[in-house]
Parts: sequence; C-alpha cells; structure tokens
Amino acid sequence: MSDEPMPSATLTVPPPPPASASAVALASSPTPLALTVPPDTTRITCATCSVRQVCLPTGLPAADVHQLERMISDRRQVARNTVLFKAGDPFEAVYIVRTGFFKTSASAEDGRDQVTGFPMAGEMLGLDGIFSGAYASQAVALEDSQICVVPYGRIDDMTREVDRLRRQFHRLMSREIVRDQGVMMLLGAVRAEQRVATFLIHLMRRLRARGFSSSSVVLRMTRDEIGSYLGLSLETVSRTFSRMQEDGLLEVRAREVRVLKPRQLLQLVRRSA
Amino acid sequence: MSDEPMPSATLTVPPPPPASASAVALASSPTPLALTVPPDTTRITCATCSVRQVCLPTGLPAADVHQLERMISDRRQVARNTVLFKAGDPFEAVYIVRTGFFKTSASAEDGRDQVTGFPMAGEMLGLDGIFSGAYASQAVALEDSQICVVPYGRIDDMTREVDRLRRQFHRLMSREIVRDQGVMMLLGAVRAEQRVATFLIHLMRRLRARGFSSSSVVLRMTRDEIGSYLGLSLETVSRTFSRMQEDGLLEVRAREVRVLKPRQLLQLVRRSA
DNA sequence: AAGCGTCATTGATTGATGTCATTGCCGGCG
DNA sequence: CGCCGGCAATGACATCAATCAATGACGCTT
Repeated sequence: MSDEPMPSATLTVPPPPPASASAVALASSPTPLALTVPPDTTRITCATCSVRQVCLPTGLPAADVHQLERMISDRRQVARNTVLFKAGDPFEAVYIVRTGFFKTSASAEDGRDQVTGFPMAGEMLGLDGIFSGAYASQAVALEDSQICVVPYGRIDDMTREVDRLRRQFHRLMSREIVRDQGVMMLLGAVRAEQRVATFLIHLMRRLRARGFSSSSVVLRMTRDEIGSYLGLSLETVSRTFSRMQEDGLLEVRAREVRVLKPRQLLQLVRRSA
Repeated sequence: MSDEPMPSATLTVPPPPPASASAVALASSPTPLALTVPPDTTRITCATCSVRQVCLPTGLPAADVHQLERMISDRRQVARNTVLFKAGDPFEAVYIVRTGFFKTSASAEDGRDQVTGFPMAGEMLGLDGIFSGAYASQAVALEDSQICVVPYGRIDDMTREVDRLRRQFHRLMSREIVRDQGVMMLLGAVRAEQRVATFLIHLMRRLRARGFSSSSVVLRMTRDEIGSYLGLSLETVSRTFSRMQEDGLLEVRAREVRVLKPRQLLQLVRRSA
C-alpha cells in the first residue's frame, strides 16, 4: 500500500488543540455557500503557520516561503457542513487546509456520491478543477476550519517567475496523483478488515505528522462517510470496528478511537488474506 | 461516474491500423529493461502526429505546438511485455504513448499488484514520479508500442518560458487527477456488472476518440488484468462477459469484444442497483 | 425537559463474488 | 508434429459483506 505521500521532513510542531470542536455547528445538510467571515487570521503567515512543514512550503528555503506567501490571496473561515466548492463550480482557486477537516466527494453516473478523501491541515483541495476549468468534485468542511485561498492566476504567475515554486507546485500535483493511487489500492483490498486497518493507520500517520497523538483520534466523519471512502457499507465499518475492539486492537467509543495494538493493526494492512 | 477526461475536440483522425499486432512478441514475464531501438520515427513531429488531438498539443495553437515539440527528447520503440519504468526507478522523464497500449500498476503493502490504468495513444505516464523523484508505479507495454520521451528538465524549462505550455502542463496533470477519481468511482461501484460495463464504455469512448471502431475492440489485456483494475477476480470478469453475451449485449470471443447494444450497456453504468 | 433526527450498534438473512478445480483452446517451442 | 504453458470458460462451494430491521445513544431544537 503506498502511503499518504508525506515529505520526509520530521515534525517538531507542538500539538495544537484539536481544532476547536464547533460551537457554531448547524444545518444537517451542507449549506450552499462558503462563509467568508474574514477571521483575525490576517497576520498569519506561512513562515509562522503551524502546519508549514506539511504544507506548500515543505522543503523550501525561508526566502522562497516569503515569495510563496504572495500566492495566497486570502485566509477564510469555513463553518462545519459548508460546501467550499462543488462539482461544476467554475475553477478559480486551489485551497489549502490550515486548520480543521474536510471531505471531498465525487458523483458517479449512477447517482452515488463517493468520498474521495479527507483532507486535513496542509493538504490541497481543488486541483481537479484545473483540467476543465470547473471543479470535478465537491468539498465540504467536516468541522469549523480555516483555509488558505490560492487563486490560480497567482499560481500561474508565481510558477512562471520563481523556479523553485514552479517545481514545488509540480511536486504537489504529483503528490495528489500518488495519493489517489493509494486510495485505489485501498479500494482494491479484498477484505473489509484490511481496508479499515489501512484507513486507520494512514489517518494516524497523518495526524502524527502534524503533532497530534499517534494513538488516539476523534474521527470527524461518520461511519457512512468512512464506508463510502472505503467502498463498504456503514454497517460493515461499524462491525469491523467492533470486532477490532473485541480483539483488543482498538478501543472505540462512538467517534473516539484509541489504537491499543498498532503493530497488530499494521499486520492486518500487510497481510493479504 | 466521471468519464475519462477527454477534451471536447472531436476527432477526424483516420483510423490507423490497430497498432501492428506484435510479430516480435516474447517473454512471458516482463523483461527488465526498455528497448531503446531508435525507430525510423525521427521525422515524426507533433504537428503531423496522428494522435495530436488527444495528446499534449490538445487545444494549443499551431505556433505553440512547435515549441512543444522541443520538449520531446526522443521517440522510442517499446516491445511488448517490456517494463518502461518500475516503482522506485529514479524519475527523469514523463512519457506519452504514441502508438500501442500500456498498463500501469502499483504494489500494495500486502504484496498485491494492482492495475491502475491502461494508457493508450496520447496519454501520459510517469507523472507520479515528480513528487518524490522516483516513480511510484510500474508501466509495462501490453503490445509493441512507441512512446515520446519528455525529460522533466525540459518540462521545467518550457513551462517557465512559455505561458501556454505551462498552463497546458498543469491541465494535463489535473486531467490525471480527474482520471484517478474516475477509477476510484469505478472501484466503488457495488456490482461487478456495473464495473465491467463502465470499463467497456470508457474503453470504447477512448478508442472512438482516436478514430477506432466504436463497437468492436480487441482487448490488449488479460481477464486477470481487467480484474485487477476493477477490483474483481478474473473469474468474475469472465462470467460477467459471458452473462452479457447471453443477454445479447456483447459478442465475446476471447480478446475480441463486439458491443451489440451500447444503449443497454450504458444503462448498466447508470443504474445504481 | 421533552422530542426529534442523526448516528451507531447489532442481529438475521441473503446473495453476490471469491476460491478451488476442471476443461478446452490456442500459440510457441522443442 | 506434439507437447507445454498461458489464457479463458465454467461449475461447485464457501464466505464475506450488503441488505433489512430494530434498538439505543447523543445532541440539537422547541
């Protein structure tokens, strides 16, 4: 299984508080338009951003990070359940998650709505819009989040002018392709147990890379959304969690998952049958 | 189901002969190194290439196509079953299929080798190598093929210098991301019948876009490879073909598939259950 | 505080698909 | 020319996960 592409840079970011669990919250179904409440985040810069090590600046020298800063037009607050963009919306910008948690999904011809990813801090959204000039997928915030807006026009300008930024951008698009291949592998896994184990392992790794606990998570998505992502029914996801708990691998209480035996979980990922 | 991203440009390319069925053929297992037999293709240019409409030049004015030509360092013959690159090989170039047929595959942690795509004329391979500097997947020719070699150094140069080429390259990377999403949808489809139908429909569309018959195909891959791509066992693929034949949708004789009722096949794609 | 809706868990059942095994076909090679 | 190996088709059987259904927990709304 190819892992979440994650630059080898080791992290020293102090664990930020688990992204203020929505006091706002609301609407059961996604609200149509992204809030554009300008937060007090105006003085935040890439150089001081807590996720810079896993974000666009990854591996760039400080001088370039300054340049890079110019690509970001805006930082926005996105409330839980808000649609950041949906399939068909005209493509204008790529987004980077600063804090919080999103889900991306695409619609199949048969009407299914399948989850294609759960982007978190430092990860990009919307790259699929460059191709046709309209987004091919939908992005929804799973919790109150903050994003950086990177208008494509600026990407175009900066990637012309600054060699390292150009190559960096290519690397990040490529990273997305590698990530997608990982998801295909996930969906190709035969057994449900293996898919769920892989999902958890990957999630933990990404969280750890961001300085969060490597053994305990509060899932931000429902069983249904996990199932959609893994190509399983929500019941199967639930049962698999339960079985893993019986086997002493996990401790599951609703959205809260604690990994007790990471080694054995990893075994499930690696074991074919 | 998001379709194979294919620019809307309609094709007027005369059906080229179905890519000379290998007289060379050989080795049952992939041979380790790509042949570098310089063919008599040196005078071929993008401007005269029969697949230019579905390839890199897509949508570019003639002037730019000339520039683009400079990105291609070489055109190479790749014999059937030859490995063009494999996971871990140092990334140096992106490839574009000129004639023939490839399969790309990636290895899961559990040892599975899953097919991630079947690139054909005009489609790019190797974009996943930009991220880490090493390819993340493997590419094998399914029949004697020709490819254009696009060294990354030249991409870097040209995308700095020529605005339209830079944007074009971004579009093509984005196209790959959209394509990957399509494959995820495919793997997320519940029923085997739906997956196989979608596979066939997409294949036919891509062939038609290149001027081939829109009702008859000679599959270049085995049932096993189709199964790996679709997340099914080879037997299920075989049985599904058989059932579709019984139902009068197809006529299948080994690798040769004739679509008799494209409308009904499309129905299977669209129908959720 | 009660009520409703969403989400999660669990059981029973069913059916599709994987696995195993056999047969036949075809092409290449000795 | 006949054997052998890869590929495909098909049957028998087992298994895993989807489906249907009921219940319970929690949080938000009124």
